[in-house]
Amino acid sequence: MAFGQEAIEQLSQELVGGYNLNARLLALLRRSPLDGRGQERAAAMSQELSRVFMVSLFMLSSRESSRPVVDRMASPAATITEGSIDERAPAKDMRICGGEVAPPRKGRENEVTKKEITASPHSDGYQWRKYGQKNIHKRKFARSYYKCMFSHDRGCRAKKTVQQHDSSSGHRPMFQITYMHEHKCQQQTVPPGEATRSGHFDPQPQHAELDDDTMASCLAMVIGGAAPAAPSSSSLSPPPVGASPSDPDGGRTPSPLDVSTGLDTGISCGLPCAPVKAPSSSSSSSLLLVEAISSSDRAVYLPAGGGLSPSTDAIAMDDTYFPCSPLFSPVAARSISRSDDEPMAVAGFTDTTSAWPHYS
DNA sequence: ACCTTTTGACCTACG
DNA sequence: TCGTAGGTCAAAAGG
Repeated sequence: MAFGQEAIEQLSQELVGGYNLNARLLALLRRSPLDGRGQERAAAMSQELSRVFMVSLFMLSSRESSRPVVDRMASPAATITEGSIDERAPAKDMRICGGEVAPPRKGRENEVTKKEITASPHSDGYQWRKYGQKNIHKRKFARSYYKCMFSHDRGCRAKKTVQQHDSSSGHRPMFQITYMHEHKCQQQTVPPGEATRSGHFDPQPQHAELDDDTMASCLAMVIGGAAPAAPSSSSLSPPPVGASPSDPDGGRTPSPLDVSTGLDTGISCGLPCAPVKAPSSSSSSSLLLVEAISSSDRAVYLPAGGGLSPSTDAIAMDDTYFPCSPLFSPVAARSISRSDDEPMAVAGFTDTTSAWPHYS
């Protein structure tokens, strides 16, 4: 694995952000009982945690070319964030979540400094002025051209282009941002999410960038090349056998990637998934890796909020949360034996026999 | 009146 | 050299 310094920094920022967010989530959850607004906040934080892990996995897997998981992926991570872009990269690497970016015609003498995929293209902390828009060959959405607000005043050559991803229609739109030239204007960055002078306003929190379907799709590819995300839960029927009528979520309809917010040892996974129990991570410092053994598709179950090292015990990670999604629907599970002698925690599934909803 | 965005025309790199 | 397509300019439009 050959991480560049910038990639390491970005990965660190993601993980630190997830760490802090998890601490806030735990604090929120301990402030029981949660009202409706509290539940919404907790759900949002939980989703954001999933995103943090997904992005981190992307970044890792993009560098772990030897890993089979990457072979099954369509190299999405190459465009999540690239600190140093190699323009010689073949076009087939320019994909994300099944979307395809046309091979770039070599541009003018612009020095590409960074590329990234984001749902909030205007929350990078700089102030930009739009100076053009262009329909690009074989692209559904026009490309927008921005230059630094201080390009005239301070001779800053920084530019960026924003291209909405063709595959993002129907989901929350995703944008490919290409930055050219470094800022030389010393402009003071504005907090992400704030309106800028140019009127840019990011309506979403900076990191709440991926909707559930997108995350499920991407996570599926990260984890095992699974099929694209299932349809939204609203179209599902019937509810799983294991669903508790006393669901603390008050019967809200969970998203396919809904995760548990249970605080006791039993993690009650929201609909449409059957409840999943996992041991408290406080009893074990190891990662919780479980795979289905009687499913036709072997899938690794990844803790959505767990897997932290013992050094993170300060935030009292009581439970390990599983992404609850059809992609992860367990039939039965066993622990994965590992070559090292670190003990594995084993998740026990409270309901391994009931039928899971069929997703086509 | 001022500022930003839009949009069509023009410029230019590339095959 | 020419056609194509991406990038930029600048007038017009809009807030």
